[in-house]
Amino acid sequence: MERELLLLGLLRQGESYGYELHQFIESNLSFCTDLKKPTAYYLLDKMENEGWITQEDEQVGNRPTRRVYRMQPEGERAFQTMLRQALAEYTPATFAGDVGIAFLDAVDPTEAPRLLGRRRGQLTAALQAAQQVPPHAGSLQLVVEHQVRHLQAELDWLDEVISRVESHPPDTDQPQQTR
Amino acid sequence: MERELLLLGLLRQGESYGYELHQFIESNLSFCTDLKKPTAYYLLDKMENEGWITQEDEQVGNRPTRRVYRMQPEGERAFQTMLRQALAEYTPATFAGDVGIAFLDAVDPTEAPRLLGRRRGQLTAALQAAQQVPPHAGSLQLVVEHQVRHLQAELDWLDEVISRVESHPPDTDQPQQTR
DNA sequence: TTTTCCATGTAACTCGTTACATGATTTC
DNA sequence: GAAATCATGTAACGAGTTACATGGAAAA
Repeated sequence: MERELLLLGLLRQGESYGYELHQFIESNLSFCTDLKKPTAYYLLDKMENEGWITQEDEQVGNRPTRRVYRMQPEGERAFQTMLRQALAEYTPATFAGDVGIAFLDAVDPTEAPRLLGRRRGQLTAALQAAQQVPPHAGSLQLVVEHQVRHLQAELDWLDEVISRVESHPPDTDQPQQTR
Repeated sequence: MERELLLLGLLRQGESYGYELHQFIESNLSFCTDLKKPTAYYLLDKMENEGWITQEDEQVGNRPTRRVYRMQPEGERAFQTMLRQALAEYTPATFAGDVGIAFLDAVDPTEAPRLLGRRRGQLTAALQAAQQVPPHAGSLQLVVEHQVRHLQAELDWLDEVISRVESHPPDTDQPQQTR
């Protein structure tokens, strides 16, 4: 549902076509959704069938034909409904990476910092990337700021974990019966 | 892959069966993975076929038969490999809820705080729940702390968004052409 | 001249979920 | 007596991804 909301929200501020929409999402909104090209095309087609948007083929120069979509009143209504639902609902983020952390004490305490160091590198790269995103108009900027904040918090926490592992070597790794 | 890692990590600290594993995950680790029962059974069966774990049926009293799984050397090796990979890799969290935020200026500034207020309620509930999780052994505790930290950061940010919307009414909502 | 970009699409597939089925047993 | 718990599983489905195909134009 977020994906449809996203496409509608973008189409709302101006007609566009699959390729362009996908490009924009990939380069500007990669953190909140990653929507592959086939998915974009599929959803646009579906929303056209539902009467939310209309399509019209457009040829510019001798570039490939673009299938340009335009918002319809039905689509605006759907957008407003979905938007309200999305805003009022808290969707918890899931941290797949935490599964590894949960078993951190299963690796040698001399090896753990090296592994986490690599993770840290990727995290700082993500943070820098987010910090260098050019300012966006209106509430899109909020999303960028959210991301920066989040990544900073992640980095703080990871550093704490690393220093804890380095200083206070976790207890031995004798898997013990729990039942 | 995280799911297999998780199951192996749990089995590593003591034999168990599908139902129990699922229970434990659902009540203790719901934030980092949500693994449904059929998925758990499926993965356990699969890992048994791969020789990572062995199964044995066990009857306690006249309760339904339990299919108890035990770690094998092959499984321990797989666990160690996957664990290192998981620790060294940063998997960015995706914020589905941000899609709504991105189009926040499309709703009436008098309505927005009410919608976000509902979201805030769910967020504080999640935070309280996380804060009340009883302390876990070893590095599992790190995951709980991570979650608490994250939720606090989320709450801070959301409050900022709300107060910003309340004070500084966002610009009018005239969808404008971008092309 | 080879690669990348533009632009759309299809078909197969994977992973995971939902919904359902079973059946005894304990709790309300 | 009804409902929830324990315990396992199957079958169908769905959303989204991967991999592939096309074909001209621009850039390297």
